[in-house]
Amino acid sequence: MPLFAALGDETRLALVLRLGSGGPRSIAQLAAESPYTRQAITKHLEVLSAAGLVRSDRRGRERIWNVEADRLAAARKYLEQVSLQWEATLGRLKQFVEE
Amino acid sequence: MPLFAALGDETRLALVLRLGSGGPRSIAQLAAESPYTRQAITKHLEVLSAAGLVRSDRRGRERIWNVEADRLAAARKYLEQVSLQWEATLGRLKQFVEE
DNA sequence: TCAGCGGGCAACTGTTTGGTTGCCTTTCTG
DNA sequence: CAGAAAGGCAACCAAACAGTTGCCCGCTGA
Repeated sequence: MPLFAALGDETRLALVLRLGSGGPRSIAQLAAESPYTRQAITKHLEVLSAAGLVRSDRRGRERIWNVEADRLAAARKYLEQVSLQWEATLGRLKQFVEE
Repeated sequence: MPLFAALGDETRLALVLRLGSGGPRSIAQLAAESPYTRQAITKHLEVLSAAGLVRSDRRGRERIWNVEADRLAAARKYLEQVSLQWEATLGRLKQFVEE
């Protein structure tokens, strides 16, 4: 799951959060707000983009990045699925123990 | 967020899923079902444990690992929170554009 | 029109990490 | 009690990764 791997990095998670709460921004802007180089930001954005969490639009010489809401919803659904499965298993185990 | 990092690894995710759907198991058992060494499994379990996703119980010479449902629920809640925030921002942006 | 800003490309570095092997301790069992 | 099974500890390796620097290219606007 490249999605979790993408969110697993501290810097990347911060990037996504700030992009989501502050609206679309350019690489330079994001880099200015972060302790890291523009290049580092670019690399992280690429990883996030590969995970489908983020998308870029060209605007003149700028590249504007925004957040992709659907993918996060998918992650949520996935976790929900897994935890449902867990509960089913726990239920079965409990039943088994009680028999 | 070490939790996402923990789930980000393919092997670890598989471990969690199989532990969750197959019930608690020992390291040796998990290793036997996986293409990796017992040591590799141990390391992964430690990472998962540090993320709070998994817990171990000693039983004689064995160490039985089981899944910790609460933590996954927390992750779900977190993603929910984030996506709500995103939707709020998108709403504001939309309103801003339409004005 | 040209200075400067935004960004892409590539090479390099140090650290983390996924995985292995080897050896030792503890516990179970015939 | 001896041997086997389960696991812990530590050293080691290769690959991946986060981040940097340097250079170059294409827009943009005074």
